[in-house]
Amino acid sequence: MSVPVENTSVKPRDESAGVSKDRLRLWLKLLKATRLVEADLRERLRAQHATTLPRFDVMAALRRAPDGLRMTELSSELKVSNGNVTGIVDRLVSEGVVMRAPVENDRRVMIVRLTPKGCDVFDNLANEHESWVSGLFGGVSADEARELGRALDRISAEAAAHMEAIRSDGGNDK
Amino acid sequence: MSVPVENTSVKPRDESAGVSKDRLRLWLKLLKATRLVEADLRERLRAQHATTLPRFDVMAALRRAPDGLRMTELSSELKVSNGNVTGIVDRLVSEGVVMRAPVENDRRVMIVRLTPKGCDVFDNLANEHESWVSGLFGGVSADEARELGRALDRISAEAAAHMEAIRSDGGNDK
DNA sequence: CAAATAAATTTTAAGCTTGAAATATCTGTA
DNA sequence: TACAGATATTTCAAGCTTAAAATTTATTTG
Repeated sequence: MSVPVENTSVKPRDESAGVSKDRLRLWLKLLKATRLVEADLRERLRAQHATTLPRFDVMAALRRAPDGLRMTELSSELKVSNGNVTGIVDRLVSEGVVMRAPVENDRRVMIVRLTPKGCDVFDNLANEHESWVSGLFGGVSADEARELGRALDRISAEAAAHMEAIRSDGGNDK
Repeated sequence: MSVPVENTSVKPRDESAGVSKDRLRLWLKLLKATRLVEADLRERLRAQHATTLPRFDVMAALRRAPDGLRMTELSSELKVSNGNVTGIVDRLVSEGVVMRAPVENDRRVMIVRLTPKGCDVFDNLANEHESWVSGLFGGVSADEARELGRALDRISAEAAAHMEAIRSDGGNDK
């Protein structure tokens, strides 16, 4: 099952092989740039604000939701697992920036929202974060950014489609 | 210390504020695309080959080094911490795809290299990996790829320079 | 030579992440 | 009503990641 290697002449060789290497190189550049930027942002959050990127992401999602979000909404918004969000929210609650509240009529669900202190903390963070990013991306012109954005959207769509195919297919996919 | 918020008229407002938001949006797209592609690759490695991206990365670095690498060379090549590599190599050794060997004249250092089995395993993996990436990046033309690559290089350079500034500066940096 | 310093690696503690199992609660239906 | 299945969340085990401390071995220097 799951089609074995089938090494023989799947690729047209002379042309297609080089293209695939070029695409691999592009992916490695994309990964490198993203990791460097992420590492830089993470380091500034850590050293200057004693927080982390995952916590920032959770707070950002909650900031956009004045009425709070259910745990499940939060994890699907952030595209991470349920259990993951449980842990991060636990820590944010113990820091006093987030609160959990039960909801009427359904004792399974928890609504999570920023505390007033959490809003203040986040707004400060978000300002700094925006200016850090702006600094790091200063070398990219507006035109380039537009084109870059379009290419990235296409890549995201492709990856999302493939993962969706796997999900609904149980993995019997190319 | 570390200059307080200084909200008043640091940004020229009408022009610069929008630019900074645009750059933030570009960063979010970059992050989204990278995470989706990474998640897809990770899932295929997991489901089809019972391995992980970090292990693949370590094996890839070792494949390029026929004479093996020291632990420190490996961690600086991959830009991750020493302790991190220790753990991943431990697991690869227990899988039989990597071996550690002491070196003459300096009993502190360990040389790590792929076993023959490790080379076979990796070469298979690398072929598949390349074709997965090629599929995901199929929607990007060669021209686009070149331009994208240039922009990504600039972003990487900026982030690397900033991190280097922090490193040598102890953090007293913009 | 001995003591201090430096270098290579591992260990540790804490947090992030996942997939899978466990809990608790709700809903539809026989 | 009882109960089978669906939902919401948490718990768990395993692995990745980091920064900092600990260990071991080399090198420098007084």
